[in-house]
Amino acid sequence: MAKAAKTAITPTRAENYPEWYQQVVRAADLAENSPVRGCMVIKPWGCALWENMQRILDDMFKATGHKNAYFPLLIPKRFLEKEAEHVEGFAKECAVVTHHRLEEGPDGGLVPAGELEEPLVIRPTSEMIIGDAFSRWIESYRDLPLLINQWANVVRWEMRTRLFLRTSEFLWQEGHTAHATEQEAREHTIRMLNVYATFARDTMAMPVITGEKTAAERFPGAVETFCIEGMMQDRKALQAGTSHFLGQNFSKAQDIEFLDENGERLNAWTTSWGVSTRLIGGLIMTHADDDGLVLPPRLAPVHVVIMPITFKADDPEKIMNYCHKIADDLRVQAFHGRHIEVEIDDRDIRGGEKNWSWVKKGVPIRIEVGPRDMADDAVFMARRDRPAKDKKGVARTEFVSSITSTLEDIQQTLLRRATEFRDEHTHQIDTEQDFRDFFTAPAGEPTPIHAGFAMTHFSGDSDVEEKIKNDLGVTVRCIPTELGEPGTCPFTGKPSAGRVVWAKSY
RNA sequence: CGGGCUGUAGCGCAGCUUGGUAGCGCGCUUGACUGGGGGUCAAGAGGUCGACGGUUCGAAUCCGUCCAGCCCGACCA
Repeated sequence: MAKAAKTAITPTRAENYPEWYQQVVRAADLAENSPVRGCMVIKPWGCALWENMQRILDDMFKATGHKNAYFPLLIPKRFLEKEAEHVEGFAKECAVVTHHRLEEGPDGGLVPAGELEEPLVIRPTSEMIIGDAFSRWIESYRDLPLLINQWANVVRWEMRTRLFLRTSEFLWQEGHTAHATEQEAREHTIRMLNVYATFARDTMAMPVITGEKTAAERFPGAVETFCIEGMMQDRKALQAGTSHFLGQNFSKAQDIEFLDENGERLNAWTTSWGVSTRLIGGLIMTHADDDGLVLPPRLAPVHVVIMPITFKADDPEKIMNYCHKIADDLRVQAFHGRHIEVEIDDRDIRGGEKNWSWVKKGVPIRIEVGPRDMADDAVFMARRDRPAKDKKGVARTEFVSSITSTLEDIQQTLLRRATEFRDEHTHQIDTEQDFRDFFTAPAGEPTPIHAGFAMTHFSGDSDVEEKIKNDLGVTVRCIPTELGEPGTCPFTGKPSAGRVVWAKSY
């Protein structure tokens, strides 16, 4: 048996996808599990990624007229009780604070004491606490629209957790807006959905489908929920962001009222929308390979890592100076609103180990600079979108002057690959039998690599959706914004306005 | 909350059936050799064997109780 090429990550994606994912998170040093089940420690490299996402998204929110604010972590229990569907949706996964003090117990340990008169809920989302503020901030139509965003952590007591994809505590942003008219609120919901889709595609190089959720998948309390859905490399769908049109449900529950031009008292129309650290999970499962993380340049904390090869040099200092010169020439250049981030890795560890550590972290460009390169006024370059051993010598001046176009080329390559992969595994399906065959794995497949996206007509019957979910574990991921041609639902024979996306999902 | 399993060094595990107070791999420290590649060799640091109780001259090992965690189901950004 031929020996397979050694990969930096074991197992490979094909061998065991879920385990591969965990190993990439570990190898890239993104995060680790915490002492509390379901929570995670986000390590510097993972945090830097999130910071880049935050910065770019925050600019996009500001550009669409939003201001940041911060609302409290703790919410009075009675706030959550105001909106019936909302309560029902979140009650099962709320962490509740009931005491405000610890006292020494009989066995020497600490026991909670000082029971609170009213329990406090750790926010699973902030509609209720922000709605409470909105009801006080909004008096007249002149106060509208009110466009607020907050960066925060939230807690949802999850049964099954995976780093970044589903953790009990996660970081996110939640936008909350109030509008005078239904139409304006609806438009805003879609506007923010499109901001997410643009961010996913242009910054993360992650192609997504925008669409609306079916009733079964809707946010508790929303009138309509929209989402962006991406395809991961195991062909499962990942909901990467949501935008909700809340109608007047929350404004009625919380008295968010204003006086219009005619002096009439009306309820505002509200929206909310969010993306979370789950995006990092999506990034990994879209681009990472069997050698670890692969970062799109626009998000990479470091664009170029320079590894000086000084062991054999007659004059190590000369090589270091040469490296610093290259770094300086790169840093003065800009790439999508940031100067080029360069790291010179002069750690005293073995060359191979050093090189592989940057491969696993997904840095877009690695260069090695030794005596031979310096003599040629060149660098030895490797790109993370190509195999780890695919390296070549490049003249220094050419390398420096083409750096932004090289980074852009990597960015585009990643997007193109991900888009091709998704399209290759998206199929139009017209009969129920074909649909069932599509989602039934061939016997003996070592790990569940799922069929992909099935586009079928659908009449929208929720009992059909329910049955398919039970039979196949497949759900409607969304009703795409681009509906296409009307047709006939293969499950009911009824007419359908357009095709919907079915897939297994995270 | 139902069903299965596991707690021994930072991580991953062996030892338990047939009691005699701990071992392996990785990692870590130091040194040597090496040097466009995650290498080789040597020396070293690190554990009240999940907790409590019982049996015993003696318990990681046998018995009991408890605690914690993991996996599979229902729920989910």
